[in-house]
Amino acid sequence: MIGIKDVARAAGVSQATASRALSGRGSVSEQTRDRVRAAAADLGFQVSYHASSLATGRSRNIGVVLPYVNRWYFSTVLGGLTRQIIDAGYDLTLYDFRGGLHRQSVLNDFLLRKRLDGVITVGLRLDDADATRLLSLGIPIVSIGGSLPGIASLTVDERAIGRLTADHLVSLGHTRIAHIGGEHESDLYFHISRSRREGYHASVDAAGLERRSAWSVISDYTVNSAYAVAKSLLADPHNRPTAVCCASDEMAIGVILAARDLGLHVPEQLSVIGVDNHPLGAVFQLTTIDQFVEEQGTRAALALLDELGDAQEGSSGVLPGLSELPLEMVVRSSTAAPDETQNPTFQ
Amino acid sequence: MIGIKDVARAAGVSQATASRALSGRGSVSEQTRDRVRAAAADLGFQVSYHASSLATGRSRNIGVVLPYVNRWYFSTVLGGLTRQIIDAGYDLTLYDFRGGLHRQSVLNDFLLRKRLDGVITVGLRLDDADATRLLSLGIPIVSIGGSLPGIASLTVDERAIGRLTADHLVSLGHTRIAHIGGEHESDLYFHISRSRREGYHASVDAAGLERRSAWSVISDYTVNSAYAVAKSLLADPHNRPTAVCCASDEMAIGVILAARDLGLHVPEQLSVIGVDNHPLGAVFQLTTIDQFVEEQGTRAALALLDELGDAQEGSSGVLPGLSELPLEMVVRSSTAAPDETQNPTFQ
DNA sequence: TACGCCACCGGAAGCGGTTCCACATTCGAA
DNA sequence: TTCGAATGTGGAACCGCTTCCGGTGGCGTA
Repeated sequence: MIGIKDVARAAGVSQATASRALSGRGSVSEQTRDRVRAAAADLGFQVSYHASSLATGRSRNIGVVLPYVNRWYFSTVLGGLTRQIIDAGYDLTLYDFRGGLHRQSVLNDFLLRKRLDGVITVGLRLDDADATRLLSLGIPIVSIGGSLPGIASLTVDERAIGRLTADHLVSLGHTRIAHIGGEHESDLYFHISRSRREGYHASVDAAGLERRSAWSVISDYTVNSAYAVAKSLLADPHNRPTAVCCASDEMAIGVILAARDLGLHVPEQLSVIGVDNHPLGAVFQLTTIDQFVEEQGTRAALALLDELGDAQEGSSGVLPGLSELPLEMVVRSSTAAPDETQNPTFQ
Repeated sequence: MIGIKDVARAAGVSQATASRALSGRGSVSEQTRDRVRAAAADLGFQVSYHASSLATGRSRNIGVVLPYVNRWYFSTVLGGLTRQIIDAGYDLTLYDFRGGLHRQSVLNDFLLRKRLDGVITVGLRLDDADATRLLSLGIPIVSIGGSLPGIASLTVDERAIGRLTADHLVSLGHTRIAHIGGEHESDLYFHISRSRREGYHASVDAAGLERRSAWSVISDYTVNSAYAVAKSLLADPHNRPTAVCCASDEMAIGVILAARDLGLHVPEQLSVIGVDNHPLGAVFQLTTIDQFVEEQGTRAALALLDELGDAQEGSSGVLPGLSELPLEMVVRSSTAAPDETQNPTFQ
């Protein structure tokens, strides 16, 4: 394996100069630099990152911690992260703790190995002990979807999301609006489920509409789970809602499928709205709120890189855009004004 | 930052002994070991992996290279990989080259940094130059879904998949069977698309059925794309197939949705079969072939760990199970015998 | 009793870079 | 012309850990 001392010898300079020439730090004359570079290219030299990291204390490596790589939201965020991180010349180390299974092990053993320059957590609820431990690493941390004391967080206004979805249905004239959201106490998504539901409550209350507890149901964020839940929510023709607010597009798709299988027409008999702007939404003509999931990843990565002093040009500043993510309503045809002729009398 | 020499001092031993006690290599008396361990725990000592890696040459780090983290197949494989890799105490470094964009950069710059103990590639077509470069790293490589000279590969029998899907439709009595597959020349999935289509051809030919070129269509592997393609494939009532063989479940779902939107009943008027056993398949009652995607990841990881000498108990042996992945037909109700009364005369 | 073996341990040499410091040149300003 | 600063370079310390090598002391055996 060829090392920097081979390059130095080949270029006829000292190892120190070779290092300076290649890293760009310190001053080296133009021609020496060229000579060293040529020699390095010639020999196919690649720095040993272990050695380099040991000497500099920096590893050009960013850790990403999340619960489920194989779920749409997380893999999409991850897609946004990888692009920026790779572009900046960093490596990305992935810690998937699979819904809590390896949570402690990741937090205790892996993250503390001091091989990271920064950490990005996605959808992770940390208790105080975990947070202190993370902070004790002494490296910058950015958290997506969770506000933690002392940790830079990038959050969307979950309450606004809940309100916007319900507002849309209210403004169309619906008076029987159900909500399908996540489990409040779940380790994942933690406050997200609660906040979105609260937003829905706020909207419905503001409109002076009745809130039936039977219309406030819980599901996990998958199509399959929402499908099952919707089947019973929509079962009784005389007590069903005319519109359903879902906490995610996947849930909304589950509802649409359930409605179809029950013979209900969307949107004539049932309006459905989701959240995410999931790619599948288009084919279901799903009205939704785009929360720019991939861009959440992009922004978090840029914020972290910025703090590491490796930001892309133009993005300097203090944690640009953190905690202020955009939302955008995408109106398609899964929502419409309620058509009372199509619905049996409400009881 | 506290280092091993602090631990050594606290335990009253030399640095060498402290290292041996903590790593388990070399012989140390029981009580010394305990004393060192206590001291280490006491001080909250964590080895520096940079230093450790530099000294040993091993980094406990596995690289995973794939084209799109945010697509179902890849994120699911990745899910299988992470579990095994984390369990074995390794870190996982993710290189997502986003469909080719960063391909060369990943191959040239990142992978060569000598910080990996092994590499797993997923769905990656390498040319000879790339393969040699990868092999020149001198570390074990396992490839999922691509057979490369000199690289241990884990492949499914794509041709068999194509044949099985078509055989199922043939055995139900269908005579007008279409196929929706991927682009042959695409960089991704490379031979997969071709082989699956060949399997379909073989099956249809063996049954002595007509093969219309209009029924052999190309789409990418997403719901949306297949939806669009199916819309035109199924448009003409007098020339449409009674069954569609799809190269993936997502494609199949696109076809089912298109059929519904065209007012066609599945399976009465159209049988649809896919490949993958995608979780969404259940809700569409989709008949499919399970190719155990997550397990592909699991197996690849185990094979690599095995080669690294860190296999889990019971999985020793030479690359266990490589190149012999299981397939399993999952029959649901998106396929049925053709009901000629439901279809207009074939022209 | 003497010897060899072995378990245990410490000193010190790496692993492969980076960077502090010292030194020699060159150059501009006083 | 002289002096200080800036620039370019090499020697060597150092990053933190592992492991080779050699030196103890205890034990079993001849």
